[in-house]
Amino acid sequence: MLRFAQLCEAVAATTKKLEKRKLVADYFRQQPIQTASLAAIFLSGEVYPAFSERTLNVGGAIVWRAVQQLTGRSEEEMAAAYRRHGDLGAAARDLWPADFTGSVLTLPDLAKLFDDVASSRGPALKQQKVCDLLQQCSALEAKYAIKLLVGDIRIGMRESLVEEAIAAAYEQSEQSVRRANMLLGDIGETLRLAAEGRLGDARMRLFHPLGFMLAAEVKSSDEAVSYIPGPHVEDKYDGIRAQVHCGEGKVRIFSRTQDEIGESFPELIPVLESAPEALVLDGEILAWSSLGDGTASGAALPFSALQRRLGRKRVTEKMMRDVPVVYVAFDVLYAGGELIIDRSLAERSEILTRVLNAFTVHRSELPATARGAAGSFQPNLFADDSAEPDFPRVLRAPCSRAASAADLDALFLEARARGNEGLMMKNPASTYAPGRRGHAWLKMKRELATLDCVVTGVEFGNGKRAGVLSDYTFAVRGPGDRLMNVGKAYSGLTDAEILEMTEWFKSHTLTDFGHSRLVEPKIVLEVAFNNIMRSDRHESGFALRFPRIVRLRPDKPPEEADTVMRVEEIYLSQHRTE
DNA sequence: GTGCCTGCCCCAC
DNA sequence: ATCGGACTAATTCGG
DNA sequence: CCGAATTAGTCCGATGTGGGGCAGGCAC
Repeated sequence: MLRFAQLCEAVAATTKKLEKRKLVADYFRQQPIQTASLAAIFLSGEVYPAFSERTLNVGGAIVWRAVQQLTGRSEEEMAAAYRRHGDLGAAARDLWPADFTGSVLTLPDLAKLFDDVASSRGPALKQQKVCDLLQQCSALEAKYAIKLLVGDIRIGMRESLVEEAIAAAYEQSEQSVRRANMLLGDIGETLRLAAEGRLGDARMRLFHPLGFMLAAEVKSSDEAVSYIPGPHVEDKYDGIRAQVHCGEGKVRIFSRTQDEIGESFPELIPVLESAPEALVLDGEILAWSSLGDGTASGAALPFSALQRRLGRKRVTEKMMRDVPVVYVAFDVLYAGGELIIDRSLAERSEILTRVLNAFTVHRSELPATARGAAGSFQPNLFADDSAEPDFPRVLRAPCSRAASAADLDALFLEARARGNEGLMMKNPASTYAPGRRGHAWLKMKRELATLDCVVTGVEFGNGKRAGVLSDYTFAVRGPGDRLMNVGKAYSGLTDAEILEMTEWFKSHTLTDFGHSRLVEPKIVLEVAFNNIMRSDRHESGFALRFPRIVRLRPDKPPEEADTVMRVEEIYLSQHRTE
């Protein structure tokens, strides 16, 4: 493990990708395959391969206490070390007892110890297992063991660069490595095949998730057309991206992190089970407010409704009634017994329409007790109690072709009128590139008004933002011009601006809590966001979804900041259309 | 023992 | 989700 | 036409809000 930690140090020391790739490739070649294979996973910043649903259930808090227990340091010493580095692993290295000399663990040993942590139940036991692990580490080894435990390795290398390093190490094409990893969902196994020159053996396995193709954002229809002249267009839904594998009477639904989420959406299962053949579909799970006419007509509910269905282990009938869900499919990756990601979107789109029409079950009946029951469900769900409460559960995402930017603008407005987020625009000639973000798929979302807010509190950042005040809590004016917080934001400023702000806040601090500070309410920020929600997180009673700083407003005095009233107006206006 | 709250983790966007 | 920063490959520019 | 300068394509790291599950503590 010492060699691995040294490698990580070297990789972290350079920002050059080619240099990182070479360092790692050389390391892979020097190590036994078993070790190189584990290193490939660890260098990606993961403890388990992507396809695995195993989690450690250990985070900063538990590791912090374990480090404290092992080193016997005070809270103050720990906090000081953490503040120096913004990283618990780096901090622990400073504090590590000299008699922990380590250097006996191999990577397979380390993997075994991670398993012990993963399989123990409860924070107390996990903390003990973390101690057992760290005890066997030298200071440098502990640094990287901790980084892996808390899930932030911060060496400027993730799975994508590890793929490149594997290709370089074993003289395989980058493309074949990426493809094998995509099919296997296991970078360690991919390395093994690459080393043995058997990348071509990797096969798509039904009921094992593939990566999701992602979209680049565009700001305007003109920009969209510059990438794709005649795009295939769909609404952009505010739901949960989901990959469905079905066939052989089985169904698995996978989330973007390749976890199985079918359990949370039992009403979709019988419909998907009726697929005419083995399929892999890509689509979105939506909370759906039906008109109650037995058809799919209706509208998507806001994401917050869907969120209540998410991650549930036990789904009650009431939940299914209160927040009905549908699966809207927009792509097909496997059909006719083969992977079809290399066919064009135009072709896949036709296949999708055909296979969805061949489903034999379209609606899953809710149990009779749920039907028409006088419950506390939201009044707009069904027209009346006698209405058929079920409707088609698996839909084909409506799509069209745009010929111009003007077409797109019209479609965008229609999508917004339907309560959807905006548009997805896809190149009809493009293949499906799992796990990649490119300009073959574009997304365009609504622009919402921005707010001018006053910074009231600041915090030190983590990692590379250690030592700078990079995290800002901001407020709007409430009754009597009293400032009321509405949110926090960290992104949008350049490093230079953050540095400048850090200096200013340091000399205009009202209260210093160490990690955070209350500051003089003088700095005005223009803040953008995608949504406003009611929330008790902040004093104003509202919170922002995806807040980001558009720019500093040195020209604007805090007395002219926006008000809670305006926040409420925006909140209400977005509700009228959703 | 039951019910409720809190801290923590994970994961959806 | 969001954003800025960094690297590299691809493309355009200047002489 | 060639090397330099600029742009485009991608990757990486830091971090926002909401909600469910689970362990553990506390009141009764």
